[in-house]
Amino acid sequence: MAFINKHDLLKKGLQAERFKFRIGEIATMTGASTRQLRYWESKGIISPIKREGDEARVYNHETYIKVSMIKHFLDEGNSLKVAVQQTKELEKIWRTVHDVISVGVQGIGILDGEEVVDFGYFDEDHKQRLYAKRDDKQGIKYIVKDVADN
DNA sequence: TTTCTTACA
DNA sequence: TGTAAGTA
Repeated sequence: MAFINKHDLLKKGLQAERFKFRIGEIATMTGASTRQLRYWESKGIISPIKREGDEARVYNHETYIKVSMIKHFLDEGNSLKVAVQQTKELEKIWRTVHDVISVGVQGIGILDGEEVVDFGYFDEDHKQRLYAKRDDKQGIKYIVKDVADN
């Protein structure tokens, strides 16, 4: 069973924390204008993780998600103030989702000839592991397999 | 080409 | 917020 461990997975750059975007990219990805992004920054709603010298703003993955949510609520007809408030509530949920996936995915590899994602131990005794694979009809199929079988 | 700040609509 | 101007 040739599994790629978490370390290698991270080295491949699959962690969202490593993604960085410039203002124009955030704008095209979210639909928000660069003007809005700079305005929101002046209001303390968002902030770039850094500035390339004294030039371009650089945003992280978290900000991309946040901007996407604000834009979403704005498009629903909410005021900026309301959109930001609704976003704050959703951010908690998003962090949980992200963390669970980030910590949960232990590795990737081949199981019984098929590509699967290793989600780590399934039980308290660490005798079984949970795997998941893509299933065209049902979306995702989960597999619980005894560690001894590997 | 992209981003930046400033300023006016 | 959009847009124009003049830069870096």
